[in-house]
Amino acid sequence: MTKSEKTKEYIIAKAAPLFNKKGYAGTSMSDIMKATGLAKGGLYGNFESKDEIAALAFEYSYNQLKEDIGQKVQARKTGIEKLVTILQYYKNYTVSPPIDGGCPLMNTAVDADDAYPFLKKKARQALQEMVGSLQHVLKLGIQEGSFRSDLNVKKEAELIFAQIEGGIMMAKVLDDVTVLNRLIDNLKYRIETEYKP
Amino acid sequence: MTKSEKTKEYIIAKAAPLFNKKGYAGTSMSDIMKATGLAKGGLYGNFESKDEIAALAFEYSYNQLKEDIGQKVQARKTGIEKLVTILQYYKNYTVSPPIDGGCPLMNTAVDADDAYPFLKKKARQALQEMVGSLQHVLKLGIQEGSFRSDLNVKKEAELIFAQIEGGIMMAKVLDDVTVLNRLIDNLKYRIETEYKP
DNA sequence: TGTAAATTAGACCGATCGGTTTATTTTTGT
DNA sequence: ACAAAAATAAACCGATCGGTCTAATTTACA
Repeated sequence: MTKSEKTKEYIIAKAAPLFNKKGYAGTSMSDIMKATGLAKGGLYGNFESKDEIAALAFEYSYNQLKEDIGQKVQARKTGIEKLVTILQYYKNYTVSPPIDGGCPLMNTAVDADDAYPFLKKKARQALQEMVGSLQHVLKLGIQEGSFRSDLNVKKEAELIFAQIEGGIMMAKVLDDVTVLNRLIDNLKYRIETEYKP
Repeated sequence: MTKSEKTKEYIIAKAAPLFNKKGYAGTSMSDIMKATGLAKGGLYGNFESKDEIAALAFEYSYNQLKEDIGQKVQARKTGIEKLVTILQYYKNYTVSPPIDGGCPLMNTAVDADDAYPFLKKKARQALQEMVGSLQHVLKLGIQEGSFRSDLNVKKEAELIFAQIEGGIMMAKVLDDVTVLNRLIDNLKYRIETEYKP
């Protein structure tokens, strides 16, 4: 790994929580200079624009989240265990998120939606992937006989994701993670009851 | 209504969708000048700062939403009808929201959370009021015998709100309102089945 | 209708924005 | 160790930021 590759990684790692907390417009290049300790040349020598840094920062944040969850999920074998693990992951999420500032998916979706198409596209891809993973786990659960076979997989995956993201938003603005935890417990309960064949 | 009062209202009405679409940092005073046709003096003669305009713009957007829903809800008599009316209101929300840019509550919650405490406080109050209204309607439904009396009112209100907001976010970033509509139909179904005594 | 008060336009302010350039330093491969 | 290449600091750019100020205009009330 060459020097510049390491520096690139370092810059993105420092920039990611900034964008996640303050959004695209709210994060300035001098904010990134301060956070990295680099001068302007150090940033523009490694990246060609603020847009590029923002896009890579989002990917970095999303990958952190994905790897965090993926690691825990892969350790479980059954679909139902994997699903509960995903839900469990979001317990107390707002207290200690992988990247400061909450869920990069929701933050970027809201921040970029009406103003930065290149970021919106990235958020959309990430969201589709997340919901897709949920669908996959649900299908696994059906195959192994943990879940009803007539479960509307797509609908349930969307429902779980919406509830988690809505819960994160509420927990953050209320400064009260119990709201989110209650929602997650409710989802777990539904899985243990209504999903069962 | 004096001239300046009308002008103030006019400025806020024009500024509200800007802040709702582009956020606090993404909306500049010259954006507001452009949208209102007023020069700088016209803005600063009526308001003392960008912060004040942003705060009033949020209140304006939230009140629009509240009055929109309130009007429809008041026309219904029973708790269950009122609740279904609220859900129905959010059908196709992202296609034609009362204020351009989606739900001002979520937008402000996400935009302001880590950066603008004065806006976060406003978003929090609004969110508490919205969930409170849902709780009130649920209690009404219990009193009239439409809903089970052992319904956890607070939890259900939070769940409904989280699901709607999560759905709005997903629908916006996917440019596909059917996601939101499916979530709302699911909530309606739950009300018609699991809420019943 | 006259006039005092309220409102507005627009020049202006220093600071900061994203981005460029150049000269210097650091890294790299031999 | 050395030369070529890569990476960085820092001055600099025009544009724009939020906000102020003054002079001119418009409004409101007597």
